[in-house]
Amino acid sequence: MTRENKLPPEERPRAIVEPVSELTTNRLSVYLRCLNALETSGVRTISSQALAEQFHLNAAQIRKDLAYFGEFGVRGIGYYVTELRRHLRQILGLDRGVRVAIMGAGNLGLALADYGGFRDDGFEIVALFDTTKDKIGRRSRGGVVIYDIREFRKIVKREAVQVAVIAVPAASAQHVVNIVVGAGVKAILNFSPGALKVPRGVKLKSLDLTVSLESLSFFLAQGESGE
Amino acid sequence: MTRENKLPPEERPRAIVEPVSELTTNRLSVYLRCLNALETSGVRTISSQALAEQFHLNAAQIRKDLAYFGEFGVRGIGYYVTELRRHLRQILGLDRGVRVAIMGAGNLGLALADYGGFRDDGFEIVALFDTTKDKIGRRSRGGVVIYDIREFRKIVKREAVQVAVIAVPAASAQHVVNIVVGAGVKAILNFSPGALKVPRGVKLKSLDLTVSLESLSFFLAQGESGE
DNA sequence: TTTTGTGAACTAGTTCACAGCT
DNA sequence: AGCTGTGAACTAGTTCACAAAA
Repeated sequence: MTRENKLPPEERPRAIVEPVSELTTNRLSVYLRCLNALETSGVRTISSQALAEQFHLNAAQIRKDLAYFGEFGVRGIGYYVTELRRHLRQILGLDRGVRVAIMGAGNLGLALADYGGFRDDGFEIVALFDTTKDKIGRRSRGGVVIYDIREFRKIVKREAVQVAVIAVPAASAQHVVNIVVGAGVKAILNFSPGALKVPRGVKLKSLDLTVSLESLSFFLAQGESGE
Repeated sequence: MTRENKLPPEERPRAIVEPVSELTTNRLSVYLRCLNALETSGVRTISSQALAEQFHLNAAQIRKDLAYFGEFGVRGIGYYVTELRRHLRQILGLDRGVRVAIMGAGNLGLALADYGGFRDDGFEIVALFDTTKDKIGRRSRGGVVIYDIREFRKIVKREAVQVAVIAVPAASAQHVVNIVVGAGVKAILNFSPGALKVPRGVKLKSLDLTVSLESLSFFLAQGESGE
């Protein structure tokens, strides 16, 4: 019973309308990280219960998340760490590496380019892009070349870029996104504040620092009067 | 039973158990940013409908979000931009400035320290902390002083730090969080990957770059076969 | 036994739709 | 007329609880 579509017997929507929520895929990443650690420390099997205790999650939720993609567990045993890890990497598309370009060679862009945390998981930062004459042709400390953004289309093809990271000032973010989309990139991670428009079929994910900080500020402001 | 018990029947915690979800507070930030822009361009009033069209949100949701905190609107008119903006800044605790310390003067920490986007909204980066001898005593390009993390407790008091940002390697993140919490800081923004433990009463918000990238990678991997 | 996979029940979050104010 | 504030209806997401498998 790998992937039976239940419910409307013949009124099935065209194609598979992706039933997996973003919350689920985010958790898959978290599980994968945990499995990496478990494998390193030589653990062979893990139950959903044990996995759930690592973070504050519910065991049934982990089982449901995994069940979207297959029956990976063994009743009475749990999940084989190595096997589940391999499956998750495949589901997340990490088995073949993911090639990433960073738009904007400012503080943030350069910091992200040299941040090593991704590499192990299968991401490779293949290029930086900027408009500033002085920066173009130089490299980040970690060795990532900074290209003229006018060459974006060309480099995307040559380097098979699949993901673009937006690390430019808010004022030029939409313009840069348009260039990125125009070159056929289908996945964008955005660090600039504010709403950006992308056409259907392009996935935009935003990490908004200001929103996060303000959420913390709200917590502090409420706590003050509340307690 | 990982989390909290089902609560004693009528021994429910005193006061109003905050009914405002994090999704709501995140949206308040978004509304605020929009109001800032509207005020700058001289717009006097805005309806929930018009606000909703800016991002892809529902007008009723905006009204509900705001209604948690008061009746700010005027029927037949909408919301007065300046007034609503002032209210939101107050609700989010931005009217008095928010003082922020950054843990870790690596690429990311330095980039965040010099990122200007916050300042306008009422955040001030007052200190960087690190353990590396060479870095201590120096400043970021923007002028934020790098202190020895052993001085954290002292500086927190002196500078009235309310929020700490974790920008250290994953391996030392929990240790640094413990120091931060030990010094009485109640709000933490975490950029390091992996789960961190904080005591109850401390708010931890994590922005996990790897999780976000993997979510995009998943989208790409699915799209390939799906369409 | 133990632990998965999963329908059913529950909870949280969103949208609808309309009474009521200006 | 126009638009808010809000109960009711709906949708999405989580947790429970148990039959079935090893």
